Amino acid sequence: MVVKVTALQVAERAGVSQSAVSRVFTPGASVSKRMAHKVRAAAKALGYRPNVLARAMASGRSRIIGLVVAYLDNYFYPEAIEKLSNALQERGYHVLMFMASKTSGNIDDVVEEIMDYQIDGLVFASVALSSTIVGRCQAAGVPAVLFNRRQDMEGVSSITSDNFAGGRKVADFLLGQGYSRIGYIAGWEGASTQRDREAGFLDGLAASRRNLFAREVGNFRKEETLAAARAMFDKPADQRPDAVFVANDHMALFVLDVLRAELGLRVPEDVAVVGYDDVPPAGWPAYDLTTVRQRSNLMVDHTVATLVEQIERPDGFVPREVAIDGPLIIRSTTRQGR
Amino acid sequence: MVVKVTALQVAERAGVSQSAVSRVFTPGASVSKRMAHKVRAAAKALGYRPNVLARAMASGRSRIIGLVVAYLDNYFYPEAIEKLSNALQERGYHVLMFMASKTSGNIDDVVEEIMDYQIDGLVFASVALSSTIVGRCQAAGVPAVLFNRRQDMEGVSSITSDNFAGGRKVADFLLGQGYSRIGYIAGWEGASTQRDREAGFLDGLAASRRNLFAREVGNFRKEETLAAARAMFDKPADQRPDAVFVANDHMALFVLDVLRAELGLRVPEDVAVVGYDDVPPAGWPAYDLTTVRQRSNLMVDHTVATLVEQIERPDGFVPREVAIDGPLIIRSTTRQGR
DNA sequence: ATGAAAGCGCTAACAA
DNA sequence: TTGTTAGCGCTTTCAT
Repeated sequence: MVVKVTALQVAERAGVSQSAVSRVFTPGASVSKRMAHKVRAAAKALGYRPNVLARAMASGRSRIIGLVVAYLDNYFYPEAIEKLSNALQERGYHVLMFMASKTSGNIDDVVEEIMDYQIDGLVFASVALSSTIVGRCQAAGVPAVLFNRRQDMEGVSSITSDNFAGGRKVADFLLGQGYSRIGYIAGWEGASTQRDREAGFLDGLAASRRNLFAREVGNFRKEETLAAARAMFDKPADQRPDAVFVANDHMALFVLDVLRAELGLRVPEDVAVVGYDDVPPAGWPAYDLTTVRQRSNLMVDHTVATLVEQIERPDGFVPREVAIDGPLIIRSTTRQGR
Repeated sequence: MVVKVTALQVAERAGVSQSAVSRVFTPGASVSKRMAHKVRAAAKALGYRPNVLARAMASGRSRIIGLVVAYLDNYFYPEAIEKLSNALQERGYHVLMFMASKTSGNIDDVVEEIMDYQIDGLVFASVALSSTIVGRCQAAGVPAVLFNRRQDMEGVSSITSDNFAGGRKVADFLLGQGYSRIGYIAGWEGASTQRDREAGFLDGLAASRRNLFAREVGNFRKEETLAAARAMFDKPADQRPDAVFVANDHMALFVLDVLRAELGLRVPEDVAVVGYDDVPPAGWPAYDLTTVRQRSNLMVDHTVATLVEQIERPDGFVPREVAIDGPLIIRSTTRQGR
């Protein structure tokens, strides 16, 4: 293993103090042009690069953002994570990833582990938070933002799409197309996305004095979703919905599979299907699913902006709840016109 | 922000030295039961947790693994990353993620950035390496392993599926089913996966004295793959292949879309399609794609084992190239029996 | 604008 | 087994 080059060595070679070297590599520090030149030359010659960890220790800021994530099988997330990671990198932060899914099961433990890294901020994607965790973050002074989840709590920002509005759009659309026996397949009921989408949807139905014709729960999980679809649709024509809204695309695609491949129903002739997210496969011809788009670009932008702002100007920061409107993308799993 | 609890404070409360505290939190250090008890009690009372960064500084080992990744739109990766991250977490390591895709374009820069974090090891997933990088890793004494890529170079381990054998299986199978005009759609030719799969495939054809009937390049990218499929199949029946092997599922699914939705061909009656990876959507009824499975579980296990071994016992470590056999999963995009 | 000096919170010899 | 003493490589007052 080759010797690690330290600032001190650079300083010696350049004939300056070690603090000078530090300053040269600290954006916005006060150094003369000559000094900067000398130091950079020496650094280059030696192949010097500042040690991020040492810098973190001394300065108290690690430029590491913890990302807690689950559900990578929901294809909304890979894309979002990629964008998030890129956006953060551009701002000089890096992402320490924590899978919440199969690990210990206990998110609280995961969060403790993360904090051990003296992270500057925390993004929770697809994870519900206990108030304990939020408390811990606040106590530790770690800015946190919820991505694609909302939680009624002091002190945490959240960035979501406008799930209520989205759900409402779906109801209005289905009603407008003349569907009358309308079903809903729910996700995990602990998730705000699920709750808000359903609430908006029911609100839309209620506005037209309609009730849900059928409801099942898929819990965001494949097997349960298949079962839910069977329970709802393995019935005579007049006893099953003529349209169903599924809480997200991940589940809606499975529902489509059951309807077509297993039950031999035609979509949208026998039943219309609408999802939520607009994940890439929803746009593939084999599915071509009508859905509400989540604008992951905007969601990521807001997430990063919020987080960075809170990190860099903590005083007077007011947590925000951002809900981004997304369009209904009408494709062929619903009937067009009247 | 609440005061950070340090080992020193714990030490004072427990009436012991600070090193004692350190030892209690260092697995395998020599401490008496009484000492451990006292210290843990004090630590608990104070809510003490060791600062990972400080530990890294002092010990020279960060327990951070850098993960360089691209192509998250290939759904083989999200799953693999999730497993990798989990496996590493179980061993007390954590993953610092770097998107290679849209960033600077220059992997070398990314790697430098990563190294600034004093990572203990490096996993390159879906990324080709320059010899410069490998040199840097070795110079810095950072163990590295290639995941799902191979590179003929000293000093880097690589874990892949047995792509040559897999390609060969596909050829043997297609030939055995009686297909005669056989096409291939290539991925990015810089990728070893692409090269090995094609080589194995051609080897199989050659063994039966057959040549490729047609070849196009999709470069692992959607648009190019669509174009490749059109170029190969938008032709009279006798001028197009009756079977095509596509370098990975990600592309094969797009090929299927073109064949069916755009060109109105029947699969497998008009043309058979085989992919590689067995990503989840390949198993969805709407595609039901014949493909070669990559056993991501095994690949991850080997990756972690290799990396950890090299980190923890560097002397005498011999880099290895592991190629894991994967089965051909026969589904309905190829004709069965004879 | 630059240098000197004091840590950041921990681990790792070395003594005792 | 435990305590003492140096650092790890950097940032950051505080002087100059």
